[in-house]
Amino acid sequence: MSTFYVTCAIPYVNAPPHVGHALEFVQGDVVARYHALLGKDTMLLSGGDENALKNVQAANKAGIPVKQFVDTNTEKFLELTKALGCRFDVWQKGSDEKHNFVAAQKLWELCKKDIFKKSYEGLYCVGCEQYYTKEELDENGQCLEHPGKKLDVVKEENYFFRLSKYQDQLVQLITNDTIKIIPDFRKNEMLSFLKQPLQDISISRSNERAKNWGVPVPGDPSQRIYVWFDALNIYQSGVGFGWDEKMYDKWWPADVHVIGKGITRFHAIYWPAFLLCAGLKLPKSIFVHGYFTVNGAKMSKTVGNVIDPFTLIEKYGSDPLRYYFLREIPSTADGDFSESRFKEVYNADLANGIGNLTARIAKLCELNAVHIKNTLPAFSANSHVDQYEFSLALEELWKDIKKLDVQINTDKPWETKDATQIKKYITQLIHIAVALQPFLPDTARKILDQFKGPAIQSAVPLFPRLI
RNA sequence: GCCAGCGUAGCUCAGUGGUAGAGCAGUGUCUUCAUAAGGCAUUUGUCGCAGGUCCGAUCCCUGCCGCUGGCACCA
Repeated sequence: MSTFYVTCAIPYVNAPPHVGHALEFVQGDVVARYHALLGKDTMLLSGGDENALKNVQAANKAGIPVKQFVDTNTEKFLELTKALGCRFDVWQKGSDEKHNFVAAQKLWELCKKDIFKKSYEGLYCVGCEQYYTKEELDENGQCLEHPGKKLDVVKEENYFFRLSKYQDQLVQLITNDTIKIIPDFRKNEMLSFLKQPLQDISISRSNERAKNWGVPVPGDPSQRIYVWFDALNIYQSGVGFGWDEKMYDKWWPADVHVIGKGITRFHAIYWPAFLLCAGLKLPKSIFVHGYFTVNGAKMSKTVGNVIDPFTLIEKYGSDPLRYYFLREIPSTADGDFSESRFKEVYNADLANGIGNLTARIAKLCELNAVHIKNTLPAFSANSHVDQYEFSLALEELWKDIKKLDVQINTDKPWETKDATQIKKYITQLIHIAVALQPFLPDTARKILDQFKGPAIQSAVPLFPRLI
């Protein structure tokens, strides 16, 4: 049996999830469900990026032990995936010593030939407990959070990774789609980035700076592995790397990494370089989605327009939100979220579209005592989904819904009372429901249940109309 | 600043060298199986601005304006 392994980026757990995380989880889930329905053994993974220094800072600020802080916050993300109806098979935590620490250290050992020590000098703000570059400071060369406070010049020895060595190889691999980056403009961005000489990157922090949090560097207890090196590796640590080789061989390499546009470089350049160095297989593709704006404005904590997905799910249900993400948000570009638009789409496509169609057919069956023998059609491949064009895939399905509505109006089955005719509608509706499964799993299941036969009853509306 | 892309009906977007389309919203109408749902019909556009090439440009070129993304240690 062939396998398909999808990952979503592991969210940074120092803040609660917002709609952007929800979008990514849904996209990943659709891809995974789609391949599962095609008969593949499928794995969907995400987890918690827990080893970053900012988590330590946030936990200290809240007066909570770090471990407890990351556990609580990571749990919120996991809850969100469930509320969205996403089926994650593995949720790999960065702080998991048994799996992730072991895996991170194994990757480190495998990369050793290109890891070297180098001293790093930077401007350190004691208030923020963080390094800054000159560009990040105000005109007086001071940190924006702590004006008036002088920054310290701190010198520290860190381990570096010889990224520069892999430049030519990376250009090759990205150009010829060995690592396929979707969409093309993101691929081009990476290639243009690779036109400049690559610099080696720091992959460790002193214990002092890392506040003793994170994965210890093998053989050097004074340093911790820098988050990126172990965070990317969660895609491997979650499927057995370093602790279950049989499982690892089954799943790795990932078929697709689903990520946001802000972290393309880490996935398309750093990550493959680590893997090349370690002699491991490379991910086959990287799908990059955009970000949300809210009513046309950038989503930000300071503006206070961050949308809480839990509230929306509670109010409208998970499938409507999934539908909005998949149909209304362009899969690779930024999209806008507004509740008024959400309601419009809900009424037009869900209540009046698939919901009403289901209700009218069910009622026709009930009134005419139509009985059926149920045979489910096979799930078939969809080139739009293969190309991550979720909106187009749904557009096609909604054309079928419209067609069926037109057919019913033309036939006037309420006059003919022709059971054969009505059975044809059922067949077509079931086709639509089957194709709908990866996108709106709950709705598809409800329709398939309702039309399981032999007798068919009308039921409560799938999507009550919103006022 | 440099590089890439975008700017088309109220909204979201598609599109082509011969003066434009879809969906939603709006309006009218038919119908009643259905969630005041469905069907049909239909209004609206200086296709960002200014030049240029061409018999002719929304689609090609130049400039300008506006927006978005990338330009390394930011999950």
